[in-house]
Amino acid sequence: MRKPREEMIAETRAKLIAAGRHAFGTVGYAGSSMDDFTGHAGLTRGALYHHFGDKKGLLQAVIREIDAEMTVRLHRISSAAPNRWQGFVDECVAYIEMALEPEIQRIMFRDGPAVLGDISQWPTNNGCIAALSGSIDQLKADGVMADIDTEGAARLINGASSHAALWIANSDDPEGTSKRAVRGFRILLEGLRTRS
Amino acid sequence: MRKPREEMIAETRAKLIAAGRHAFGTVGYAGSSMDDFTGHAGLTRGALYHHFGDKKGLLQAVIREIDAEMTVRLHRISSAAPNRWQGFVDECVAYIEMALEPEIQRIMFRDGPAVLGDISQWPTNNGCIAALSGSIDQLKADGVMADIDTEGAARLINGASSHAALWIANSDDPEGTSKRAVRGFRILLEGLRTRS
DNA sequence: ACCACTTACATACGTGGCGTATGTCTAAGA
DNA sequence: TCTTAGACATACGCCACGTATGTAAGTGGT
Repeated sequence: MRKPREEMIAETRAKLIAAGRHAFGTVGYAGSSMDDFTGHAGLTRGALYHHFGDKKGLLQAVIREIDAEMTVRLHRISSAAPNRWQGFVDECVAYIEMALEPEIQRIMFRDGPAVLGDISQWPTNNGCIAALSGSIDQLKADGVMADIDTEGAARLINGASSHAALWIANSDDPEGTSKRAVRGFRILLEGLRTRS
Repeated sequence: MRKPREEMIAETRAKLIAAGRHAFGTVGYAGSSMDDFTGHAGLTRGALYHHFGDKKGLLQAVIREIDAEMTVRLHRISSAAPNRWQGFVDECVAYIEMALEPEIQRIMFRDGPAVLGDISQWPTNNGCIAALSGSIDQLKADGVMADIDTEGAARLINGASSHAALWIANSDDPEGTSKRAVRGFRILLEGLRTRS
């Protein structure tokens, strides 16, 4: 047992993040009682305040974790495609699909921005925007994409994707709406391709 | 004095909506104390609960009011343009600019969706989406816009616009960022035009 | 190996804000 | 004029957050 101490601490943090993530993702940030979900994790609010300062601090940590996961997933998908443009389109569609997951939708697109402000402006920049920007830069270098401001394009696409996801998720017919959204989205992206 | 009664009631409602709108727009929904802003309007929470049921109900009323105003503004702008396509582009840019106003941004794009869910899915449909859809339909009929799902396009554009606005608003250099965003946005829209 | 000090939590308390139940007063109808 | 319903105020309870305080365990210096 060289360092059981730090392990315990890390475990406590992880438990709090997991409990908060679950609570925020299901009943929402405002609907989550700190006593409840810390107790459910076998701890108290004391631990939470010690590690994260306040409720917002925990939300921030949860968001960081989810963002990191999303970035990895996006990167995997884009790099698995046969060519760059295809990878880019796949990445965008995957982003929409991720935004359909209730936990991501709630925490990353609803409560997160409402409580903490625009997340993508954080010092530790939003990984998803960065991933998108990287793809766009490569496409521009390849001459496949029109000359457009990289970060701007990334943000516009990001916005279109997340709203598309909200539209789908709240629709009466999610599957049908999903097809409509993705089809329109492909047309939108196609418009950014250099004309042959 | 034919109907002083109904006038008083309408006035009370208006006062509550105005007070709530101001509070929500400045300190946010969660940061607004009902006792505070009703008191500031010369009333109490009793009036609020009577007219709007709860805090959410007032937010809903506030959002309806703002949405109506935005719809009028958008319609004015699009109909003032020399041609349809121009009107459409103007409308979209105006939408971004409106989304830059702190009150609209906070209430319509942050707290509103967080507290009430996706507003645009409400029975009384979001006026801005409807306005955009109308413009797109006309452009398609004119053969100026590519064949794309109308509502889908409206929502994608809506999402891109609002995120662009957030990007600008939280930027260090709002003016420069605004130019970047609008330029990129024009390119995006141009991609939806039928190829000549 | 002992002691001072810090760290990692738990417990206890105060405060503020929401919702509801209840009260009161005024206007409208019979 | 009397009754009734609507418009609003007042009062109360509860829950949740944040903070202040307590405690036990670990760590570094001598």
